[in-house]
Amino acid sequence: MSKSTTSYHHGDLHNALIQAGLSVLETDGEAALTLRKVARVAGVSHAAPYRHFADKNALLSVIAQQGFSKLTEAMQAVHTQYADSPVQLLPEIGSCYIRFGIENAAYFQLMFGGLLRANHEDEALRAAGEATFAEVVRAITISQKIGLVRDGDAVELATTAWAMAHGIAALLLEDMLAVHQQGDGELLARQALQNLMLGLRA
Amino acid sequence: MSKSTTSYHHGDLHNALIQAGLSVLETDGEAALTLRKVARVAGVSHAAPYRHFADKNALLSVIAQQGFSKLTEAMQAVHTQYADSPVQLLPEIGSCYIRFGIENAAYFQLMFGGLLRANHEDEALRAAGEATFAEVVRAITISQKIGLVRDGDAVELATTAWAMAHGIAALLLEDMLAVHQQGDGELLARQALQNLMLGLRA
DNA sequence: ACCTGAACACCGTTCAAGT
DNA sequence: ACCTGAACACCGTTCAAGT
Repeated sequence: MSKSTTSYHHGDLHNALIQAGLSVLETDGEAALTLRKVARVAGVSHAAPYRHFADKNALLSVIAQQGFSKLTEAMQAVHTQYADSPVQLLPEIGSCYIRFGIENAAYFQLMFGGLLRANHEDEALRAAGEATFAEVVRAITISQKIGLVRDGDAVELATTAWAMAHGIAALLLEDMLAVHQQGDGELLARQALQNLMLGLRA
Repeated sequence: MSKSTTSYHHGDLHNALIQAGLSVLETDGEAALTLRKVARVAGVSHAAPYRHFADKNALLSVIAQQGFSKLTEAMQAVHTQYADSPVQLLPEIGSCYIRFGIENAAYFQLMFGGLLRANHEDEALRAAGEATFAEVVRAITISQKIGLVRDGDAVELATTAWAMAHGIAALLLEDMLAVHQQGDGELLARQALQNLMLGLRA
């Protein structure tokens, strides 16, 4: 992906800026993720990032791509873990998605907060999102094979599953759901995923 | 809600600022919705809004509240329209939600883009969101009465329904779904709502 | 080839001063 | 009581100039 050759002054400012951006995102959230602050954290002038990224959006896009990669990896781990108990695979994939959103709220916000809409032509970002979706499709296909999910277009059924998990994660993050006690969020998520399974069953 | 008495210089700057904000939002989108621009459009100095709103967030919150009101009204119209054919009520409520998101993308982004998370103590905004959710709960309750949706906690079932519709709208807006042809988005939405109905059936 | 400093056109917010 | 203008501390982006 990125040139990892040691460059002139800094060593590898390209990657240093990505790391600095991640650090700012995790520490202070998306609103504080400013290009000038990233440059400050990386120890360079505010104009230096422009040698490595076309603009602020280009840096945000790379960070969002890493978010999708992290999510894809987490789903792949679920696939591995539930290889022998495929009945639980699909709800666990959904649960993994929701957990990722809650535990990486800043990432999630960046990934689904208008970046892709604002960067239609960003093929790398689009590909990272599609890799994540491919894991959902895979879980659907496996669930179809064991007769847990009805036959039919796997992309259609995966879209339904993704929408359910995404909706729960987004509404939980937005503080829109009736979460009055510790654990209420998990309960609502579990119930929604169960309703999803009922809707997809053979 | 707002003082509609004619004020000293402007007439009613409070409401004029809300209207100007709406206009900017619809014309140029959320990114361009800046307090200084709103003041410019309303024909006052950039400091004038601070006599009427505590800060930028307070104005955004009022605009988002109007968005929730519009959505609530649209859902109430669906309730009226399908009073005699309750079998179609719930999917039409979902369809209404998704249509609102697509046709009022800037509103939707503002309403669900972190405003509530950033304004925990904003009771008016919270109430507006809850009024919208109440329409979903009402549709669930009616669907239970005619035996279309299984018995059980209406809030739980409504949460599932909301999450499905919200997920579809959010992913469509984010350009995340496999929409290659005109009409693909509507098709995916219809299929997801049908899968939802299967998941909630008695 | 890579980085800096000054500059430009913006922000949100505050505050003394005007009417 | 309501609004303005100047001011402060920020932005993203560009560009000549430095090494």
